[in-house]
Amino acid sequence: MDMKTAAKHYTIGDASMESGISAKMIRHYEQVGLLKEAARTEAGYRLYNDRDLHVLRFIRHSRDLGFSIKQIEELLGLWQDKARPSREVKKLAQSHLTALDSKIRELNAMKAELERLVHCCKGDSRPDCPILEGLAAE
Amino acid sequence: MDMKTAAKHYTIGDASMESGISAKMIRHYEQVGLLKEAARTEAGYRLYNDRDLHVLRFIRHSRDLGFSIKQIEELLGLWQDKARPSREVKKLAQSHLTALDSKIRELNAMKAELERLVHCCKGDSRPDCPILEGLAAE
DNA sequence: TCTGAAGCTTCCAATCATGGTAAGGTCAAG
DNA sequence: CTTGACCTTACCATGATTGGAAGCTTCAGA
Repeated sequence: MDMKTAAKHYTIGDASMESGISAKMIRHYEQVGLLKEAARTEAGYRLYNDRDLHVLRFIRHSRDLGFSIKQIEELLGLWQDKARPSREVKKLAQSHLTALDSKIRELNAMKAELERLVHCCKGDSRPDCPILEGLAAE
Repeated sequence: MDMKTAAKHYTIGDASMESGISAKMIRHYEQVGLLKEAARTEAGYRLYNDRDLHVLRFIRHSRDLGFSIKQIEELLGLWQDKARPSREVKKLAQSHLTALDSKIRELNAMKAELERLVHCCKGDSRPDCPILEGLAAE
């Protein structure tokens, strides 16, 4: 039986499974305003529908790409604004790309320097160690 | 006049300037036990000597290479243990290198995917945006 | 009906390095 | 002596995520 049109509902546990975001974090996102307040059963259980799951997956993907909560908030806003110019989205994405890039460069610089030191160190049982000497240098 | 043998002393501000670590962080490091308690003037001002500065610079360099506080603590211990086997230092450095590497890979994966999306997006005034579509995809 | 799993809230905690504020004491130079 | 620069302590905040605990309610299945 095809239930595509049925409005399924999910508890927070289901939503967590489906979205890959922990229940803890879903509640947290709601608290900090990233998510609108969830519907509730009479007993107070949060209820999610397919549309909410879609939003959760959007958040998950954004998070996986390293966007901050604030940026995800903006992205969600743009996503839900059917009239947004794609320029704005691209601008946001590019600025994050720039940030990713400088972080990568920073880490690569650390790596290169550390590799240099490591390659100089014999790593045996004797105490002289170019790594420590490098760290202690003026 | 050669003052090499004079025990110069520095306030925390001087030490900060010399080491490139903020006074704030120097106090913090002392509090969390990375640094031994500084000497004090009668008025309670922290006092540092050249040996202390040497330690501070060591910390600074370690930090610049991305070592965590805990790791720096270990490095300091090894540095001050004149009998350490360089093997131990190298092991520590290599494990950090591995961590740096997986972080870099993670960021590069984010970057690649985001770049892919960005390249697909025209970035004009129209609303259709492959970036948002990508984030919203199942 | 009983029981275990899962839900609810609230609070507190930690990571990591750093920044800021506030309210005070001290020091050096004008 | 006053002023400004510097020091002191203590506390709070960031960013994102996560963990736990306590204490309670609800749901589903046996």
